[in-house]
Amino acid sequence: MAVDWRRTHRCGELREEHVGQEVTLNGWVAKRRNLGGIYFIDVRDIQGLTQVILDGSEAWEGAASAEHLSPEDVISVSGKVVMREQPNPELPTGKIEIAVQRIHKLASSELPPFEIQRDLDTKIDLRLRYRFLDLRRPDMQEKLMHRSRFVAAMRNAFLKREFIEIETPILTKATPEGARDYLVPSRVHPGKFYALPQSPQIFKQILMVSGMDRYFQVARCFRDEDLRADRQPEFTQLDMEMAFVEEEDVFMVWEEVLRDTFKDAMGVDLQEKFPSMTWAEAMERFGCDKPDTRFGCELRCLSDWVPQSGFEVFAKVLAGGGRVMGIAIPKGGAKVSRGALKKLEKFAKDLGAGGLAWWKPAESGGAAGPMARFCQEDSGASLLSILEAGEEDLVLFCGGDEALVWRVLGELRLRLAKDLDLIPKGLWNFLWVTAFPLLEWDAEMERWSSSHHPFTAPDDWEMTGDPAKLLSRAYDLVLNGWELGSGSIRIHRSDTQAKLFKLLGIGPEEQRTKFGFLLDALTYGAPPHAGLAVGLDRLVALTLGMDSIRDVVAFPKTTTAADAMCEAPSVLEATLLREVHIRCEVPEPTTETDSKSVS
RNA sequence: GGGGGCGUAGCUCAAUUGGUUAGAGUGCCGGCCUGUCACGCCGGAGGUUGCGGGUUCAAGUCCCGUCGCCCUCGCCA
Repeated sequence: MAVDWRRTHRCGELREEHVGQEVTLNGWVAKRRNLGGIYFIDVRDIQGLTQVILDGSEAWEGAASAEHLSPEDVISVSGKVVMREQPNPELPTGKIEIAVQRIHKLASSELPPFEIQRDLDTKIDLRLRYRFLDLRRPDMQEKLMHRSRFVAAMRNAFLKREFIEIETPILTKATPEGARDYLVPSRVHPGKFYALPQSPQIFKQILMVSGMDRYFQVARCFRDEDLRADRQPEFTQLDMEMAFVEEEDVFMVWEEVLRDTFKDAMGVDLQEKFPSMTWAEAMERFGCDKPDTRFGCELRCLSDWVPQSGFEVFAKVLAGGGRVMGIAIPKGGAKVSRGALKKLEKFAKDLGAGGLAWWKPAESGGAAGPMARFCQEDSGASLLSILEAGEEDLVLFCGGDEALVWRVLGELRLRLAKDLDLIPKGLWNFLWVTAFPLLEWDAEMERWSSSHHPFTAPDDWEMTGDPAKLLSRAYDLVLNGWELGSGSIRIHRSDTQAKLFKLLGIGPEEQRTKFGFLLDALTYGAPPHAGLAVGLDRLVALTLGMDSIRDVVAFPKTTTAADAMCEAPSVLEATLLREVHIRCEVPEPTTETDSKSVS
């Protein structure tokens, strides 16, 4: 008869109060320590680690096999819980150990390509190829458990507020605007294609028209664009939409949901109300539409100061319709060396700036910087007062086209904050950014396009005046300088939608083929509605203090959008392609070379 | 599509700027050790320097190409 190897407890569970009990643990061999006459094994599962001891005084049944245990073998150990002679305060289970009576090997392991037990630095390519081992590491297991708890808390928060969780199609229709679609050929309809959704946008609006009132979904989204540390080709959104609401209703729900979620999943108390600012204010103060408000160094307009300084170059910029702005870096005078300023200048030039003008008020002569002679006496004093800066600070100037000035100073602000460690830890600075421009000029296509999406309600429903000046009722949720999510009040009247399509240069024919069903739906009584989608991977990564979302996704793709473990994408047999009516034209026939099987 | 970085032992890295037999730590294997928990001590195995070509008396090092990974600009409504 086979032995009963099944566990009575998990590896992080046993404490003093279990002493004397006969237990069985299942897990992986994390570590062995052989002291000759005494032999220790650490057994690990997702929950924790327990020390097992073979000391010769016990029955040594199974001990022979114990000596042949390798790291990462899967074992079942049975024995009695005893107090340790020397407790280990580092371990939750550190006061006890298992005096072994029987060890059973359930599966043996090859030597892993990297250590599982210790979270040593390992190159990401290797970790991704052996993701099944990487995910066995306690650090990764903790991250995925955190994500699970976080999502569960969020789901609860929505359900509690009478939101309905509804799934929308993964095989759907290609969208004309926005990111590149991932395409799926149809077998039944030769020459036709499905697209994977970039977001459930249209479906959730349809659900509002259907009267579902409050929808949410943990939705997988797909965008065939190049990757970044915070961007995967498939990612998850917490998507939601509400009927009969305006901006503040959406804001309130999200503030409540996030407060509940942070409390439940992390024990963190968030502020009652998130601050908000318009897009124009964000650009003017931070040079950026997703400002990191954890520190100051805000941009200040220097139009009033320029005449006083007598600096011709800036005066000409102003005369030409440009802007001159500055930022002050606290204590930057001493902290930022000449060498560092050279690098900052290159940084600024790479962003399109002509150069980088700077001034160190506390210094004199050449060390004070190229702007020093325009900052003497009253001029310098008033400059410092405009910037609310002190003598010890470093002042950086930028003049030129408004968008350029915002960009250059905004980026310099972020870079210096990082370099000089100006960002306080432990802050959760949520922020609403509102009133984005409705349209932006697409220079390549020579037409206007939506800066959010074409169903975003304009602030002015009549849409009169200069298209460039039209504002939208779109909003972003920003956390510590990361764009977490965006949403808008939607257009719920077909006449408004028609006006907007006209502005966008989308004719009736095009409207019908591309958005027909939504436009149809709008004619049957759509409630005013609005929503927001939050990038869940980013949010979870931020709550773990990580810059990359790769470690909160179980099976992420590489920067070339490949899966290193299962080796997707892959070449397909011709018969499979024929079935879906596909013929490939590849520039250089790619051959599958030395493919390593890890299955 | 563009720019930058990296690729050397299973892993993490070093190798005098072109010069002898490519090293260290760790892991692994073997031996010793009865209270370890980053166990300790002794010994051992382990290398197509990503791949291909070139320059040179001589290439891990320089050049060209290629593959992979990472960061980034464009792109991501």
